[in-house]
Amino acid sequence: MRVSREQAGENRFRVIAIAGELFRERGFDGIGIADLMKAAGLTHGGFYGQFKSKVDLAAEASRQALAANAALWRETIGRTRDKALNAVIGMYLSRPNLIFRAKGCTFASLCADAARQDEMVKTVFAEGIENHLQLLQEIVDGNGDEDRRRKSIAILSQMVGAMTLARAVGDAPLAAEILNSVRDELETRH
Amino acid sequence: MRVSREQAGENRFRVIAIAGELFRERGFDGIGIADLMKAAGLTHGGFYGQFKSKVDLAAEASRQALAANAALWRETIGRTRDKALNAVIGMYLSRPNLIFRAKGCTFASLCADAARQDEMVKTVFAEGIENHLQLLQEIVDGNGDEDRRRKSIAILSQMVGAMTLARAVGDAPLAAEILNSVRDELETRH
DNA sequence: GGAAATACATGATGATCATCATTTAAAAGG
DNA sequence: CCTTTTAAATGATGATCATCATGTATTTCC
Repeated sequence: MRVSREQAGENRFRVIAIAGELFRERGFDGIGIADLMKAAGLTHGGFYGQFKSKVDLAAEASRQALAANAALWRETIGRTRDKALNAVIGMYLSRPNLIFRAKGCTFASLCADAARQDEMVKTVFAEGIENHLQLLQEIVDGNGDEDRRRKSIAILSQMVGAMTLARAVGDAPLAAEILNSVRDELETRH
Repeated sequence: MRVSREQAGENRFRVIAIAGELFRERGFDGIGIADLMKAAGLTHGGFYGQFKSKVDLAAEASRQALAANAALWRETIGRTRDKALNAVIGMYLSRPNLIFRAKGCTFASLCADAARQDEMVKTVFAEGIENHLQLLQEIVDGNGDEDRRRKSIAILSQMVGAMTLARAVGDAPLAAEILNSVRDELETRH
């Protein structure tokens, strides 16, 4: 069975998008090629026509998921010009991002998995981090580029760490306390 | 083949300890029961005499690994009484903790995995977080218990987030920059 | 010292894994 | 319209997975 070039491109994109969600929810090792393709409405056989390997898909899916995260940050910044930093923080340290891991922060979901993958995946995460840092750098204030970059790194680390810890305890009071405490601490600091 | 009760206890402890290392290095899904038992010098058959399931071992191994992490914090604090906070931060945001994941921070290694496991594992992580927070609370200063707890949560989040992000890029300049920036920012803040 | 208990080994279970070979049928290109 | 190309389906590969049944040898306990 063959399909138009356009359709094939759509299929490839859909596989990457669904992989981005399932990987975020279950980890790179938590979902197999067969189930992944089934979730995309295809059978497992076509996979290796579209991707070199599962690691190759992991890299593509991570790139797309990180780009989607960054797009949401950019949109939030554009919508709230003067209070952008607090808006991003509030949007990020929220219950939806705690619970809906499949559509939430890729860093909090997959950084530890990325550390165990090969260089290709790590490069994607490095680019994703740089991307998010550049967005932050435009909305934090400080003395010069160097200071703003350092502050951006500190803030990104704190947000990702809070979400990482909160998710590990699940949808419980301690999780909410972590998110609220870090939000408050960040807001009084800036 | 049977073994003394004492020997059996030692074996069980060793399996948990090695599981703590291998889980931290490869994730809960990255190592199987057979390889795990082999690494402990045993065969796979005895596993279900000692543990209810792999999840059961994941909980035990996480508990022991988190306790070891906390013990190192406690030791560092005891050794550096007046500059304890900076000592803990410096010890944590270091290259050994970046590279030797098997013996490093369990939060940075396994929080995302814990989020995908059942309640038993999440409870262990919640207790581990509370434990680390109590250690921090005794070495940060602030206005009253509430303020010190909030600051402890903020600091723990920032440290764990920095290590999580740094590990995702591997042993590269960006990783070192993240660790150094967060260390500097934390030290100037306190 | 003999009987009972048990820690670990051996070996098998069926499921799932990533990957690849082959087939099929429709699109692309002439 | 006919040939070539190719996207995806079917199906098989051997490896590895968590789990369990059974065997065995040794410690425990009386």
